[in-house]
Amino acid sequence: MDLTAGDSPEQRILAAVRAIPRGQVAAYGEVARRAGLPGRARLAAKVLAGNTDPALPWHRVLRADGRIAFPAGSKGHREQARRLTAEGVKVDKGRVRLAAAAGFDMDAEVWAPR
DNA sequence: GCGGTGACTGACA
DNA sequence: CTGTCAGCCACCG
Repeated sequence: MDLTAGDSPEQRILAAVRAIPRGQVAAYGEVARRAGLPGRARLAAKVLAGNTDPALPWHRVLRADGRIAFPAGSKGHREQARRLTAEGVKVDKGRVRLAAAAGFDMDAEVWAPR
């Protein structure tokens, strides 16, 4: 579907985030790229920071190195790690390990941490 | 207009 | 592995 349609950049970012299936993750830059806004990783972060939609799967958005963007030990960090774990995504020391999930099919894997 | 700041990123040491 | 740096864009004082 055309996430790059003529909506505001924020709308496209949100659409791209909502497009991340359960159990999957994507980097800020990746989300921005999918929204038709290459190089706008910081904008994606800005949008998530100001988002108010409780249904938005913001916890599936990570940094490019596969780490959670929040400082380790912070409220947001624990919350995100908890939500990811609840979806079957392995989180080790603030780092996501999708490939480490047991009995995981290739079909569900679009992006994996380095 | 200018400098600081941030849920970022890639390159390099 | 860690840390530094430059590039990047939007926002604020």
